Amino acid sequence: MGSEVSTGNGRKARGRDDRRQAILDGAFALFARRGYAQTCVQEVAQEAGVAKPTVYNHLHDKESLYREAVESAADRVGARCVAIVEQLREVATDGDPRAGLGVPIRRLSRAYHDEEAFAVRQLAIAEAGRFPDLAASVRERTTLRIRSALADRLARLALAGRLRPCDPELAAEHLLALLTGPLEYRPDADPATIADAAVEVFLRAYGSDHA
Amino acid sequence: MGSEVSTGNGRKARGRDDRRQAILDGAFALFARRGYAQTCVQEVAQEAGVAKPTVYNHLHDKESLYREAVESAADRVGARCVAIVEQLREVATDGDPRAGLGVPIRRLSRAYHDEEAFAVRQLAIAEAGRFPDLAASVRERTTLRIRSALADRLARLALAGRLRPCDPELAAEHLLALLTGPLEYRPDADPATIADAAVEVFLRAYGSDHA
DNA sequence: ATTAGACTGAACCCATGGGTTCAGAAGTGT
DNA sequence: ACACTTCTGAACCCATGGGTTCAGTCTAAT
Repeated sequence: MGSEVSTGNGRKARGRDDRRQAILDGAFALFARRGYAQTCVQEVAQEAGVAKPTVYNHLHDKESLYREAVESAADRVGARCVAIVEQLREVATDGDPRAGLGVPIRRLSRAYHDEEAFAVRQLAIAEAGRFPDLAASVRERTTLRIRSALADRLARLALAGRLRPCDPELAAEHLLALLTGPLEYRPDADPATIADAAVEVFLRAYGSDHA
Repeated sequence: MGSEVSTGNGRKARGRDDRRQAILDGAFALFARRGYAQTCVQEVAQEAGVAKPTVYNHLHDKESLYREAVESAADRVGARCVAIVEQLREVATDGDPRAGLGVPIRRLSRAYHDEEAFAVRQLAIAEAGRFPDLAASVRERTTLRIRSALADRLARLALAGRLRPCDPELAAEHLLALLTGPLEYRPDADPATIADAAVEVFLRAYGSDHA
């Protein structure tokens, strides 16, 4: 991660952006573990291996530290999930749609419910009262982005006759709901079995009749 | 709400439990609006029309104030939703299951997504890191309780031949997911159309074939 | 009338933590 | 050698707010 550019500080010779990202990552980890109010900037600095004034040198105050940390993590989660959804392209256009959907959806379920994704949603909701735009921004970068990519794939499946004609956005919403709902803050459940049941139900509702 | 028992204080002659409940209700309203850390006990006292030491007279500290306020509201939400689900008894055993499910599920959707229900979930998730048992308790009092009642009704429908044979718990989970997912922090959407689409998809997946 | 219990209001103590300041150190470019 | 930049670490200021104390008040019960 550290581009080997020397920067003039007495430490690890990371680029400024790397240093900034290290601060954001440490902040996200701490916020996720302790919450906004219970995390002090001092700890963030320590976690990132940096002095407190350095944090304020990169981020204006605690609030923007929170915003940028959460948004940065949301981008990671969104990108990961979208990449998985887009793999649905090659695999699902031939053979049984159940088998075609099953594997990527399982992977999506895991990615959508891993530690980081859960923390992102939690942090966005937790401070939705004070930072409503942050909640909207996170939703944009994760849920909506993923849903949009999924709708795109589903529309293609519908065109190929694998799904009955439907509103792809709504169908994507329903499939994501079937994946998300049962896991609502229960990391002990197995994402794979959840995913399989979701695909089963989804295809019974949305699959074309010649199955 | 005020049982007319005089209590010895200079005020409204409410029973002790009423006073306690007033504190919890005011606390819940403020916590929902501002969040845990941003709400000070002084404000809670003011909102409840009470002095600060009185709050500490009824609740041991801010933490238990939060816990009891949220749990109390969760009980209200759970009871309201369960009552609606149980009305599904009389209406859905005759006629088209689509029509039979539609009305109560719409009402459930509204109840499940009203202001208080949303606030309860938000507050539980927001402090899940610090009060994990509170999150579990809220889940118990709302989601699990409602799901259980719904599974009971669905099992009955399956026995009556209105649904194909299925695991009622899983079916209830899926129906609730279809109701909840699309609304994930979007109060602007209409619960009724969400509910209709959910029932539509649910019945296509779970309805018996002679529809 | 007196006692007992709950409430008030205001002051108070004190820990926490956001944000700043500053002197000095370390490295870079010229 | 020089200035420039960035970071450090520690001290510092100060607002917030949890929790307590206490003297005084009101009402009900005896």
